[in-house]
Amino acid sequence: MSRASDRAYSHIRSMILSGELQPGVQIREEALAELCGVSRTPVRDALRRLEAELFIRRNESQRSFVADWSLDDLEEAFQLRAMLESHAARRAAGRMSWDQNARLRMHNNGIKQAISAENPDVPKFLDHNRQFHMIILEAAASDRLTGMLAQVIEQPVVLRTALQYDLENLMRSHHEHDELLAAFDHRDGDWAAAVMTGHIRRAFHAYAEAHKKGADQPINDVAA
Amino acid sequence: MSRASDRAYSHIRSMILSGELQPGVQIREEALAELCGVSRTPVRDALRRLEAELFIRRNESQRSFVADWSLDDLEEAFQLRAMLESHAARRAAGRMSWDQNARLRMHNNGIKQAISAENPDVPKFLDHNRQFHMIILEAAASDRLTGMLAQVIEQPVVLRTALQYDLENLMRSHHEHDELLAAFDHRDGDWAAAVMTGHIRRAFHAYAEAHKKGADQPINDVAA
DNA sequence: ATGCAGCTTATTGTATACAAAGTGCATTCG
DNA sequence: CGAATGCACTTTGTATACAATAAGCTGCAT
Repeated sequence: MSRASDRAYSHIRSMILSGELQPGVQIREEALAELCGVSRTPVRDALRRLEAELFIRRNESQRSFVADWSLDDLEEAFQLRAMLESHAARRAAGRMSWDQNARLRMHNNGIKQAISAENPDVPKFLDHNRQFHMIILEAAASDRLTGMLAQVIEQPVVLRTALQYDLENLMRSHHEHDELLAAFDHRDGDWAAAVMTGHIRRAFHAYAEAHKKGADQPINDVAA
Repeated sequence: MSRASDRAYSHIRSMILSGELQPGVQIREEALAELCGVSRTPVRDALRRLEAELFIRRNESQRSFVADWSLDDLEEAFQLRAMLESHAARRAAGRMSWDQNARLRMHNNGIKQAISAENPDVPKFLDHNRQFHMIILEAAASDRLTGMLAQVIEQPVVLRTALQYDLENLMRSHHEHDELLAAFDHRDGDWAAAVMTGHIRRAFHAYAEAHKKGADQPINDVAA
């Protein structure tokens, strides 16, 4: 991550996630270059990546804007994610190694700890949660699937979703992970896929609720 | 579209499809730049796009190679395509406009003509086939879905698949399109999705058969 | 007022030179 | 003889200048 284009990438990405760059505003390569302390070349590189990940949109004449997500867009993204990630779970069920299984358990324990404290440690939850899903993807052993899911998951709104969770949702999430583990233990792909679909759908509704209440405030510490 | 980087993109892409650039070989930016008659800058741009579309792979130290697809990779791609495209068909069934329906029929007629002649006009088949699937995607009205499918469809091996079809397969394809049209007429998403799944799976097996027979020769006129 | 022509400015695209990083070979030392 | 190390060379990354193109504006004509 020492390359200039990588620095530009994560810098711009975090500015979008933190709300420093608000949805809809135009972004100019040169301005970003100055902000990131690099030249336009690596910034252009970063913008291409961010565009592919739908953080940024470009109009007909190639000007870039911070992506603005409607609730419909969001549901669509979750729908795709549910489809792809349940497919991943099905594949993973038949391929999971003992080591991967153990790591899944470890991260789910981490989640448990993060939400057991009197006040939940959300960043910790997020990290373990991310790892958990990553391992399933790893077990699914499909580069294309991984790449596509990255596209759906690495999106401004999706990344913020967990922050909207109340404690009950966090716990349900934890228990759904337990059920996934059970499905994996039985190498039951259908079961795993079904649980995963529900898992993602619930996440969507949790976010949608919060979204309706106007709780979609930029939150700074998500940025990584 | 910007001239140089697009020219580079389609030039390199067609070189890969035609077999001029063989799977596994390393490709250097400067060499491509000379071949395309542009500088390295637009070539780098094109390479990024081709990498996202899995025409090209990069190793740990950022060197680029023409992607080499195993039969497993291929099946995986078709599996994803079946999943995504049947999802698209389901959505399309509920949203298709009269105009889109008419255009679907037109292209399927075009396909019929292309394969009715004594010797089938494969490029014509391919073109109408492509349009047919595009219209379904258009009716599905999901930018993300469209983008993802592009990734799975715009791949070296997938693009060559139809060329492996014998006449019987071409005709079956045509009739499956008919069935899709019937499903759309009844606005029956489940039916459309089911037909589409079968349509893609058959395409996969048609290719896999040919592939096993070692018929995977580069074919020049696919390019562009 | 309104719409359009032509100019001006803002922004992105491309070329090129140079910097950094990786690779492979050859040489040397154990 | 084998492994490690340094050097030359290959390839990619970055900066910068300039070109092309789109957007916006001004002023004129209707």
